[in-house]
Amino acid sequence: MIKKYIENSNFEETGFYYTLSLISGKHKMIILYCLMEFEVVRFNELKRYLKKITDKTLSNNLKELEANHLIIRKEYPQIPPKVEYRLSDRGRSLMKVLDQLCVWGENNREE
Amino acid sequence: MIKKYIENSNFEETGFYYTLSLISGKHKMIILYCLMEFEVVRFNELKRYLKKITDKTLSNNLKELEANHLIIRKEYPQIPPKVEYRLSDRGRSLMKVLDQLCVWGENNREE
DNA sequence: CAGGATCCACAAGGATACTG
DNA sequence: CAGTATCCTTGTGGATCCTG
Repeated sequence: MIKKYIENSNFEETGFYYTLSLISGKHKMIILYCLMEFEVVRFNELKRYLKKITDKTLSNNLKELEANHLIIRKEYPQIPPKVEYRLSDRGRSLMKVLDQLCVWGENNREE
Repeated sequence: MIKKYIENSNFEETGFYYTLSLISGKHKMIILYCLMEFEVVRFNELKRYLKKITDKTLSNNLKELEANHLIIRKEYPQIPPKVEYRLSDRGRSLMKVLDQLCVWGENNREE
């Protein structure tokens, strides 16, 4: 079933490519893992976990994750602002699969 | 078990990060899928499947995959040269996991 | 606090030419 | 055929400053 995509040079249309596109970039996976572990997390909290990320990059990543419906953004209209992020059901189901990659990596690390 | 990595900002040491590092880049997955589907493939054959890849990029990707022991390179010392690539056992075991991502993508594609 | 705006550095990959 | 060598383009993310 993959073969026909390869022969047509349409790899970008495979489910695999699609899945990876959702988590492309350097930080998205860490964000997702943070949300998985800590459930509900605020912007600056995430920033601390990610350590070296800039506001702009974090902001962009969160927007893309939200656009792909992997996370849910909840804004409280107050001063100072407060925004919470959490996994959506869709995000959680993706994490289950990604966790398999984690397990494989643990078991197959070299040297 | 992931939590401690996050708290120490050592996400790069997780199995997940390791797994993804093996298939980083734009073409490695397509290469792996080609090898999975067609078993034994030669350099220029791969080039045709990948369509728009350059010699240099393909060459680099193959070298990295080989260095990570995901594929096996077999060279025939003859003129003209002939080199065959195929998946290693390790590569095949990784593909099983990656296929799960493919399935998830198929089932969770949006619109 | 949670970003937006702007400018910039760097590495991955493309283009092209060449070779054992 | 299966690459290597060299130069060049581009996108991702970093740095810095600003704001409701």
